[in-house]
Amino acid sequence: MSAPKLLLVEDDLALAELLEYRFENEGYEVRVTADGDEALVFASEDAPDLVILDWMIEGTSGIEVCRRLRRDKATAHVPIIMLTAREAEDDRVRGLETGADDYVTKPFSPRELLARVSAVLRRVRPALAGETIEAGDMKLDPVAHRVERRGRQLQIGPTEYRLLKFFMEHPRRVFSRSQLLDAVWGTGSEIEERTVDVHIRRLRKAIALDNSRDPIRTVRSAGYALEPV
Amino acid sequence: MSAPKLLLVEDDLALAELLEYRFENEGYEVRVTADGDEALVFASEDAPDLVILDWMIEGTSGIEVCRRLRRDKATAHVPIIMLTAREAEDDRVRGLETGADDYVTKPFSPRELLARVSAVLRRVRPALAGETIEAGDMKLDPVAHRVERRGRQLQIGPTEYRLLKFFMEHPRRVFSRSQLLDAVWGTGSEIEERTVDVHIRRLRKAIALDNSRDPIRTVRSAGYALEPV
DNA sequence: GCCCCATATGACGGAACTGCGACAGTGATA
DNA sequence: TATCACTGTCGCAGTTCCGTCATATGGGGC
Repeated sequence: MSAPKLLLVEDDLALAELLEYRFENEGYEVRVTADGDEALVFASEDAPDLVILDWMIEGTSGIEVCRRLRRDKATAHVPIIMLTAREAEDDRVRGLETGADDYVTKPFSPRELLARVSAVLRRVRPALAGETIEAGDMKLDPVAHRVERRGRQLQIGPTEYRLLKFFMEHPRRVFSRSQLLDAVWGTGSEIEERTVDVHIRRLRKAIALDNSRDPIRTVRSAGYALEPV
Repeated sequence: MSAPKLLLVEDDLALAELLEYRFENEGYEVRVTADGDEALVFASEDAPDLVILDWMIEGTSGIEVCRRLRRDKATAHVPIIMLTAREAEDDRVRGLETGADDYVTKPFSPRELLARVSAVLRRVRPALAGETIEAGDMKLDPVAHRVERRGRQLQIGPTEYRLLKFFMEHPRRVFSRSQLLDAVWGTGSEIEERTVDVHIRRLRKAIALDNSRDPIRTVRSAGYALEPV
């Protein structure tokens, strides 16, 4: 369900297979292609959580794939790890310049790549690394898609779940309604800002227990924030 | 809202677009232009919090833009980061001489530039980098939208919050009523100057504690200033 | 001490904002 | 088909907040 989705762009078939096997073993969902254009199609079809991109591929070059991923709003924020040959210092510079988040030089051990992937995911979105997030007396398990408070399991709808997850990933921080719309509903959603209020109310109701303080703070004229108890 | 506003002056369109995405992703508000004269217009229209300035642009040169920004009182204090070619050591020297705050040599990674921007903002206006600002016995957390004094939480309304934040960013300095109107209410607000007095009173009341000195100083026929205890 | 002028204070009507209940539309399920 | 859970929107009510005014207070020059 919430296994992190990787897109692997690699034209060395043996290496690609090896990595696919290793990553799937670690609980990732992997999609592989050797072709740059196909990579872009895959990425726009079903946005991956992270892209592993070989710099030297046939068709559209790595650098071009990287640039186009960044240009498309839907994939602009997807982290990219690039694979480069050791000598190609120049590529590395251009890679980072184009917006790659990290790079690994060939030859590398699959373990090293696994570690990098895990590190980048943890930095970008902790929940994707498969870790449960805790905030005060609440615990959210992104893998099982479950939320509990004080050991009690909460019944919670899809939107409220995403909303709560986002709040728990950034506790204490105040978000405006439009920021929440971008983060939870997706950028460019054309939804009334007041609708956020309604879901906040639904979320409050869903996480309420007997004699428990409401952990969601309303900041007048600014937005909402989660205050862990 | 409180997203730092950047003005990016860059005539390499691909690079400009890339940076725009990255910075917007990080929560900045970005305005882009390739033209030096237009940059000056933008800057005077809506003062940015920081300017990223390519040294080699068409029209009015980077150095000239920098100099004029410094000359105009409204933008004299805005920090400037310049982008230079690696070889152009000469430019770097002249840039710093002209008043740039930092420079980044091409080629660079977006991450590096992000780090520089964040560092400069932290130095110049900590609240913009999301850091808590302290003044005397008061502490303001712009991310959580909270103010405390001597460890005690203060209850404070939206306008008083903005007013206090502005004062805490510029302690000990005296501001006239019209300066405060520009800074806190926004330029072009058509509000009676006397109204400032009222909000000053409300702010004083909001931050008052038992047996604590009033940290806001009234400067007769000049304005108000915050005197940290 | 007295007067003038800038500031402080209290009050008030209206605007802005949030919480709440309700409702229709949608898609999934049985 | 009927049911159910979920979503987005609306209008209303309660509350807070805002800008303005009239009036009181106080400091400084004479």
